[in-house]
Amino acid sequence: MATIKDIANKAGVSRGTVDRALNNRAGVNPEIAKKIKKIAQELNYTKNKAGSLLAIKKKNIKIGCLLPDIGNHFFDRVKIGIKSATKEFQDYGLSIHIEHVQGFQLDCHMRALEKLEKGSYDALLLTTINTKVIENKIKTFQKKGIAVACINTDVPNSNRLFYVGPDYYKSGVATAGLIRLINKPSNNILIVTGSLSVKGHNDRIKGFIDTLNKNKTNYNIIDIVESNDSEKVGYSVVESALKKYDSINTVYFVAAGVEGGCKAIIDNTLVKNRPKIFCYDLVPATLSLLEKGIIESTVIHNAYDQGYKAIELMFNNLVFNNDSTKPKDYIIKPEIHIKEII
Amino acid sequence: MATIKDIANKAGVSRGTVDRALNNRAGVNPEIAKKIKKIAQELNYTKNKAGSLLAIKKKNIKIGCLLPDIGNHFFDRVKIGIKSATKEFQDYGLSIHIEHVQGFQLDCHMRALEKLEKGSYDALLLTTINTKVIENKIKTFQKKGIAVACINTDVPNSNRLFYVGPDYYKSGVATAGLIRLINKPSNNILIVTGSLSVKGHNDRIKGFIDTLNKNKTNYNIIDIVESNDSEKVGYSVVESALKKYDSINTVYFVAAGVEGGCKAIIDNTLVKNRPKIFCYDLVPATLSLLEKGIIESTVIHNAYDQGYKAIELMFNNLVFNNDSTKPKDYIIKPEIHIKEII
DNA sequence: CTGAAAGCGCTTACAG
DNA sequence: CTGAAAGCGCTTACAG
Repeated sequence: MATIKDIANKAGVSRGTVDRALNNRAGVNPEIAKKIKKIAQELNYTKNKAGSLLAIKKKNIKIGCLLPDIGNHFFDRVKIGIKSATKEFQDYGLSIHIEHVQGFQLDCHMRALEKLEKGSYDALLLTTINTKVIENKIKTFQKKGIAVACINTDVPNSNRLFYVGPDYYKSGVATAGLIRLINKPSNNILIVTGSLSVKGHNDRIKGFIDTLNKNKTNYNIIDIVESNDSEKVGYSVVESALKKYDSINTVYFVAAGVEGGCKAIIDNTLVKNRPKIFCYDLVPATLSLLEKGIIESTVIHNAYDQGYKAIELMFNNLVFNNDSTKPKDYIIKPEIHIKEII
Repeated sequence: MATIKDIANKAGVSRGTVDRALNNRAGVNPEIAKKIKKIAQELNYTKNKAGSLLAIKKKNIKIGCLLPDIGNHFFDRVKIGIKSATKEFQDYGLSIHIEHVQGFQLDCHMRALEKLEKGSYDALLLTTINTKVIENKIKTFQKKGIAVACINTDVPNSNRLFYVGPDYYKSGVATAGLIRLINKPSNNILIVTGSLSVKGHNDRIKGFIDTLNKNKTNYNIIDIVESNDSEKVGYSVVESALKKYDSINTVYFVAAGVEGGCKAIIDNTLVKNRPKIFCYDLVPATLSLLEKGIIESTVIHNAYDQGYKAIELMFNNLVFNNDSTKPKDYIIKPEIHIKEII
């Protein structure tokens, strides 16, 4: 394994200059930089991680996060993943800070981002809104040299470094697969989405319906209603739907509002006529409904991994990535959970 | 964060002595060692990973593996996991070697172990037989200071350092959960195990039946037959069973021989009467059967992770573990796969 | 634009 | 049994 020293010797320059050239730092004679890079390639040089890690310690890398975790238990495990990655990397000088917000209101997210802007972070990890205003904010950060990545919800046109989270289309595919597997003679489906204007929710529905069609599953979409990710609204829209259509035998929760929606089902149907219920994720409330057999199955996108991987990828990017290639997105695979496998 | 230097200063000794004391290396005055350990505790000292990693490089840690991978595609992904962890850690001086064997014959495993014994490895990772002879061999290794861990198949009484692999009982539970989920009015089940004398296979069957009972699933075990993990035997035992009992509507493959067994089902049943088929793992042959809808669902224990995690845990143990606490076993969670989620 | 030097924290061969 | 010193490979503040 070639080291910086080998390259310095061969090029007849100091190790400092090699470091500057290979990491594209400012102030190296372009001719010499070129020569150094050529030699590095010839020697098949790759930066040694152990060396980088020890040297980087002095920099005390700081990563800032924005999470809409207030009142949303989904983020509990995301935070555990973030914390545990931070612990893993603290010996290398990493520390983190989380800005907590509630929901997906633009002004509130902007305020949090401005707070983060003042914090002199090396990088930011955001779960935020896919809007023009936010897009531009992210672009501003990156121009300043602050790397930005998205967790759980992407802002694809922001030129963020990478995304860690579900492929929403595929999670819809997974639920349709479950319905095929269970193989009821007919599926009269009530879809309870969060909002018809959230792309992730619509992607799920599209993946779901495309797959039902592809599989030639026998189904009818009885209605699509919106919960606004609220338990209360979830209750009332499900209750109305059940009263309006008595053919419903399957309820597909695309987003939040599951606990409320399930309560409406319990209150308005007999046990023997209860529709099969499918949803996503696993928070304490849905876990208990799964264990009781109310919810048939839930499709999960490991929340711990979303937090852990985001920190890991960003840290590695900060420490090891000398050229400016973007890390690949890390798509969390959908996992089918049933009460026997939590 | 306290460093070795801080402790050395406080104790009035050199850093070398601190290192020797904290890592329980030979030749330190016990009184002084005690004092050093006390100070370390007071300062809340933990070994810095970056420092260890760079220093350890010179040692060129070597890990040896024994895998019964010849002719067994399950291990393809285990090996990819091993390779990728090795690549991850090569900057820290790690290299590995794999001894390949076919099947689970004692003499052949013993020969491989003796070969590994001569190789001067710092640690061994084994997928081997749970037998007294092997147990003793593992004990011998550990007495010599070679750490041993088990992958995929445990040798629990060998005092091995840790185990990475499935909990076989739980994988039986998972399949029974799937059968509950699909909710057929009656399940007349043919169990095709690998061997009635392999503990892992029996554990699966136990988890399966316990869970069918717990769930009050309506079922009959029509017969239990052995495939000897062979496609050919799988074919013939399934064919005989189908000819003997025409009530079979569910076939549960506990181990290998799935491809042969499925062929027998295809050859001996009409499409509309075909039993639901459940199995474990995903090798090219079963993948294709899953995609075609012949196999209903398979329960997987991420093979890549089994390889990756085994290397990672062992490497970390070798580098960071100063006291002699055993790392925890790493149990791979069962994952339900259907054709929509591969 | 470049070099010499110190430093990140741990480990170990060597000398005593 | 212990210390002084060199070393793992990369980074950076400083001097020029």
